[in-house]
Order: sequence, then structure tokens, then C-alpha cells
Amino acid sequence: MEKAYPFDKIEPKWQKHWEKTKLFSADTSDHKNKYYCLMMFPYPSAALHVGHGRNYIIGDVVARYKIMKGLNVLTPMGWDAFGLPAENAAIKNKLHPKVSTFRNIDYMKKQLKQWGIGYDWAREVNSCTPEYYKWTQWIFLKLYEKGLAYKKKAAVNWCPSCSTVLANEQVVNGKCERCDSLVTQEYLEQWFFKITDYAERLLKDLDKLTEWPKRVKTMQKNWIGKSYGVKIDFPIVDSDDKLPCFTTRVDTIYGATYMVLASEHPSVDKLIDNSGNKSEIKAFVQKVKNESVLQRSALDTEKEGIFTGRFVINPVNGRKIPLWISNYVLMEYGTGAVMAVPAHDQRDFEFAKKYGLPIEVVIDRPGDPLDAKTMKEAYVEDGIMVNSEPFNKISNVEAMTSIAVYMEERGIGQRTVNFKIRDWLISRQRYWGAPIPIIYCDKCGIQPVPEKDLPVKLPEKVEFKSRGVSPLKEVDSFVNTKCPKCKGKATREIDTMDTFVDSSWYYLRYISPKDNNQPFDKEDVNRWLPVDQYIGGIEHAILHLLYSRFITKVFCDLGLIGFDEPFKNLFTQGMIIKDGAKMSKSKGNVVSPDNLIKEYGADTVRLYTLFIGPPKKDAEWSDRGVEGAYRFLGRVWRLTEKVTSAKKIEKSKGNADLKRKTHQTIKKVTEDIEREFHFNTAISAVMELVNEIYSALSSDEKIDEIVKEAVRTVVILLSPLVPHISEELWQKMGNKSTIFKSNWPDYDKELIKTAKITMPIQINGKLRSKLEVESGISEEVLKNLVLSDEKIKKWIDGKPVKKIIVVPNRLTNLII
RNA sequence: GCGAGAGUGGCGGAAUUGGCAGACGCGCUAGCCUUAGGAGCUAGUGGGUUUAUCCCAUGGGGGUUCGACUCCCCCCUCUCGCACCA
Repeated sequence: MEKAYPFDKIEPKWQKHWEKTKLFSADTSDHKNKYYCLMMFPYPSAALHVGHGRNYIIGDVVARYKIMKGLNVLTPMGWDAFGLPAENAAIKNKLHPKVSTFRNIDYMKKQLKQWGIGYDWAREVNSCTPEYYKWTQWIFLKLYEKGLAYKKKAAVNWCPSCSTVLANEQVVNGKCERCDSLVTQEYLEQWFFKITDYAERLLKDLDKLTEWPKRVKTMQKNWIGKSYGVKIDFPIVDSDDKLPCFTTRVDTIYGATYMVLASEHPSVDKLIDNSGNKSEIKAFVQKVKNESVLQRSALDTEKEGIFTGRFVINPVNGRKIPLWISNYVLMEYGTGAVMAVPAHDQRDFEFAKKYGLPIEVVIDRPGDPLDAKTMKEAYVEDGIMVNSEPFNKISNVEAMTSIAVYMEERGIGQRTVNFKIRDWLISRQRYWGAPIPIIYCDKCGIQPVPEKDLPVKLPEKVEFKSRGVSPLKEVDSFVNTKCPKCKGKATREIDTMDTFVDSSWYYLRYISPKDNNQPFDKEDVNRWLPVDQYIGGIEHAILHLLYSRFITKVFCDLGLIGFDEPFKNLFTQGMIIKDGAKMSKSKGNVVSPDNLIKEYGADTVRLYTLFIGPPKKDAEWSDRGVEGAYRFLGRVWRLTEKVTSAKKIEKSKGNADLKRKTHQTIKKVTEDIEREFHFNTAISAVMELVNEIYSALSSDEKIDEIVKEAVRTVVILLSPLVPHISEELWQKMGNKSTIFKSNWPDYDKELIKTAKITMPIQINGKLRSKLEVESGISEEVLKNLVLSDEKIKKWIDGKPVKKIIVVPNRLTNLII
């Protein structure tokens, strides 16, 4: 196919030019007009596909646009290079993760450059290098010093046949993805970061994030899950002990007909000690424990339970209620014990129905009383208190406070706040991660690695097997060390850190990526952060963004930085869908940019990616659509050639409409970019302008100066989106320096106004006529005009006009 | 199951604050040009019919309003996240 324009020549040329002239190099010591544009750094999987590309293209457009606006832009890139896939590949292909990771990085870097995405590569960071993970380990030590890193037992997915720990992803339908055996739970001592200490602040400070998408904030809020409720102590029958439980619905307490414990509840063993069917209960508890971590937290599994033989006393009415154990109560939330109110909680209702437990209504539906015998589902709405003496006949909302106060007065309950968020488990029984800098000494106990001994280097000679707790366990030279305190024999922690730890602080490292004495330069970081624009996928709405916020707050408290929120503006782009599914290698529906770039050029791929739809929404990729983008760039190329090769530029002879359109387009494109990056509509506006320029071209060799100006505007407006062709055309138009150092154009407010507008006239909300009227016409004049319009007269047909609604410069509606 | 989103022509999408539904592009149709082509240019293109500023139409059903793709309620379908994929 013949090329519409020589993209294969111009694209490498300009990419080299930008690199040579250091267009994207920021001087972080100069923070005047600073703009920190950050894209989520990728995991180096095999290669980038066009779905990944969307993220980086959007970021590149923003960076270029801001450069043109005269800002001092910092736009760095790096690699989130530790992680499971590389280790899996090592087991399968006997290829060291370091080798495959670096090979992938090389390839992806080449792809990014081919896409024409500009970065300050001098600041590149890579989380799997000792120069980087030294500081990840340093962060662990800081949190440990502060008491924010601690150890406790926690469940992992365990494959009994491989004797190995599995990630949730490796568990398929409760079975090991490798050997298909049933996955169980195993309890291991693991490291946690105490994010719960920051729950309140992480929640409250969401209000500060005014430039974050609401949906991300809502998701984080729900994840943190603050709830107000009452902690109630239920005395155990035939015992001096009490079972504390937490409820957000204390108004329903009179309807508690049984109580349920999580199977891992610490009191279970003691409670069932004298029980007649002790072995049966134990078997049940074991069965629940054996379900994988995944199954347990996915609550769509069938609710199951067993009676313990014990009873507790409902402290408000002294009623004796049975105590059950079930898989639907989680130890992690609240106290691991719930008072069950089947009439007013759907899960309790289903459980009660299944095991024949009593259902008692204590909140009645106003106007349509409930009957426990015939209820089909729990009544969870508000209503009037019944069967709850002395709180009957008041609203349940009111009762919530009254009952809580009543219980506090009698010392049987206490109002408390509860959070759903759990501490961050950072231990991974893996090789390809940053080693946790901890040493165990028989004499001195847990000892942090002294700062001067960092980094704790990951040994390179390791055997990768699908069996075993962790590959590091078998590397004697790694495991055996000296206690930093007593210098005696000691062993190293063999767990590595969750990769989310690596990615929770990388945006700070970009500021001083080569510094060997500190993780970052405090002064420069305080000048350059918070990040002005963070761009990434919606799939990171909760975990990565929450962890980064947490680490930032910890650093702020430690006095390491002077701000407590890392990202000022957040933009989450939608996914690229192909054949109805998210583009991914495993689904086999990836579209590689490499061939497309070869065939159409990077600018076409960029333009199509931006044109496909509003970037915050998911979009369906179509190979056909790429051709449309290519065709358009060809049109722009030929148009510019026509103008630059014109024999004569002449004074305008009445192209006022084109001039207005040009300025309207500047306004539209600028506003669309500023308004949540609506590049798709910005592009269509430029397309409209190009169409109008074509219509305005005269057939002779002369070019109107307004046409010339319009073409120049087209090239500038397109430049952040399709930088290579724009630079080339800009040069052809006689400009000496880069288009990105020219100013983004302004529009003339007076010029964009139109003298006449077409006013739609409706009758009873239906379009019946249109009138050409002066812009800013008075209502009186307009009404007269409307009423004397022939078509309108016909529709009114003598009927009385009840009302005329005039929306100035928009429309007129007659009610008859 | 819980939490968060989305649903508009044959397709991707537009409608920014409740005010002309379908901009722009793809595809399709017809024509022009031609060195006969996967190029370029021009025009048309939601559906219906009684072909006229007519009727219907934004997942389905109801509601609010002079007016609803937009706001409210119910339902359906799809997508994402759910703490060890990153």
C-alpha cells in the first residue's frame, strides 16, 4: 500500500530530535511552574499491547500539552519489576527472573519510544535492583522502629501436594492450578504493616482529594468501612466468661435468637470442651479451616454451621440463646462473634431457615405488619419497635441511640467505632521480591538489619522448584548470618515483601533516583510533590492508591516529607476491550502495537487510541477504526502541503466563518483537554475544522491567509496528540524550533460569537419549527416572532397558548 | 455475596448545567476522478409509514417536569475490585 505520508521517515527522526534536545528533561532544582505528570509504572510482562498504550499515550499528551502551556514538566518512567509471573516463568522455563525481567524491560522501553512517548529516562527506576530495594528495605525498618511493622499468624493458601504457598490467582475453583489438588489453609507467622492505625486519617483525608474521581473515593471509603456500633458482652451460660460481639444494629438486639462464632474464634476449643458431639464440631471447624483463604472470603459459598451445645444470655432481656459456629462469620471483622437477628438480617435469615432457628420480628413495617412465620426475606428497612420492651412503639432509628445509652448505663454494652480495613499483610513466601530485613537470633530474638548493612541482597544462585515453602530457605549463604547485636549465629527472614510495598513509594524516588545516601532528597521532594497528575487504571482504585496514601502519611509523621497526600489529581482510564473482554495475554485477544506502527505509524495508533472514546470509560478496540485515523492524518498532510506550496498567500476575501470556526475549535479543544481529557471530542472538533478548511479552499493556486492560519491552528492543536507529523508539518511551514516550545494558542472571545442563532421552537415539548434570530434577542420580540411564524400558527390552530417558556439562546417551548 | 461502574443507529461514540437525540469517525450505498486502486473527491445513511417539519426511538417498567439519554424508584444485562496478579 502506498503511504498517505512518510511516517516511517519522520517518526524516528523526531524521536531522536526530542531525545537529543532533552525535551522531557526536567531540572528538579527549579520548581517554578513545576508540573509532575506521573503514569503508573508497569510490571514488565512480555510486551505492551494497545490496551497498556492508552495509559502512556494519555500521559504523553498531558505532558506535551503542559509543556506548551509553559510549565516545567517532570515525566518519569520506571518498572515495577518484582513479582510472581517472573518466578513462575523461572520454574517453567528455567530462566532466571532477573534475565527475563531485564529482557522484557528492554523490549517495552523500545515500544514506548516507538510510540513517541517522551520520558525523562535519566530518572528511570527499577524496583528489582539493589539500588532501589535497599530503600524499600529501609522503609520497612522505619515502620518497624515506629511499631508499624509486626508479626502475627495469618492464613495462606496451601497446596498439600506441592507443599507450597499459593497466591489467590494460582487457586482455581479451590484447586491448585498446577496439580489440581484441593487447596487448604495453613497458618504462618507473617509480617504486617499497621495500616489500621491510619484508618481514620485515610478516611477523613479523602475529603482533601477534591480532584480525585468520586467513584475511587467511594470505593476507598467502603473499603476502609468505618461503622458506628455497640460492643456487647454476652454472658456464657455455665461459665464466668463473656463473649463480646460488635453490632451496627443494636436496635435489633431484642430479636437476637442465636449467636454465631467464626470457626477460628479463639474461644471455640474451650467452649466445646465438654460438649457431647465435640468430635463432630471439631470436624466441622477443621473443614471450614481447610477451605482456602479465597473461598472463605468469597461469601457466595453456602452458609453452613453447627450448634456448640452451649448457650449465651442476651443481656437486655435475659433470654437464653443457642451458640453456633459458622463459615459466614469472619474473624477479621469485629470480634469474630455476631448476634444473629434473622428477622432483620438477610444472612441470619437464610441461616435460621436452614437450621430451623427461631425468627422474631422486633422492627415492624409501618402500615403493613410483618409475620415471622410467612416472611420470605429479612426486613432490613426502618420501622417501629415491637417486642422490645421498654423501647416499643418508637422508631428504630431513635431506639438505636436509646438502647445504646441504656446498655452503657447498665455496663452491658459500649458504643464503639469499627473498621472493615485489615492490616496490610506484606510477607510473601517467594524469591522474586525485596527480602524483609530482619534477623532471628536465638538469644536476642527479632533483630532488624542495621541500616548500614542495607541492602540485604537477594542471592542470585537459586534453584526454582514448584515445591517448597520458599526458594530462599535453601540458600544457606543467605539464611545463615550473624546477629547484629550479639554477633552470634543467627538466621535471616526468608520472606520477601509484597510488591505493593515497592510501588507505594516509587514516585518519591524519581526526584533523586541516583542518590546512594538517602531514599530521596527531602527538599526537592517537598518542592515537586504532591504529584500534579497521576494517571492509571481503575483496577488500582483501592489497593495501590490506598497503600501509597498510607506510606505518604507515615513519611509525613516521620518528618521525612512535608505533605500527607501523594497525588493531587488522579485520572483513572478505562480498559481497552477486544471481542468483549479485557485485553490480556491469557485471553489471547491482545493487539500488538508493533505491526500497527509499522503499517500506519505511531501517530495513527495514538490518534485512534485517543479517538476511541472518553478515556475514563472502557472502549472496544477495532482494527478498522485505525484506518480512519490514518486517513485523517493523510488529509491533514495534504492540506498542509497545499498551503506551504501555494504560489501566493492573499488577503482574506470574506472567510469570516472559517475564522470563527478556527477560534471556536481552539476553545473547544482546550476545554476538552482540560475537562477530564476528552480527547475524543477534541479530535472530532479538529476534524470538523479540517472539513471546513477543505470546503473553503479555492480552486486556484492562491491561498487565503485565513485558510493558512486555520491550517497552522490545526497543526498546533493536534501536536500533543500526534507529535511526529505535527513537528514535521510545523517545520514545513517554515518554523525553526520545535512546536512544543511554541505557545498553545488562545482564542478571541469576540470572534467566536455568532450574530444569528437558529432557535428551535417546540410546542408541548415537540420540535415544530426553527427560527433564525439575533443572538441575545429580547423575550418580547422573540415571542412575537414565534407567534407570527406560519408553521407555529398552523400548529396552534386557534387553541389558547397557556404558557411560553423561553430559554435564552437555546429554545422556546409553547404550551397549548 | 459485598462494593463500584456501565447500557444511545450495523459499529466506536456525541449531546459539558434538565432544553434540537445521533456531532465526529468506521461501515454501507450512489456518483465523480483514475495510471482500474485496499488511493482521493462529492452526496446519502436510526426505524416506520399515509413522504411531512408526521409517528416511533437512548436496556425494560413506572414517576417527577412545560420539557428526561440526563433526576427519582423498581427490574434486567454486562464489566471491574474484593486484601497473595499487578
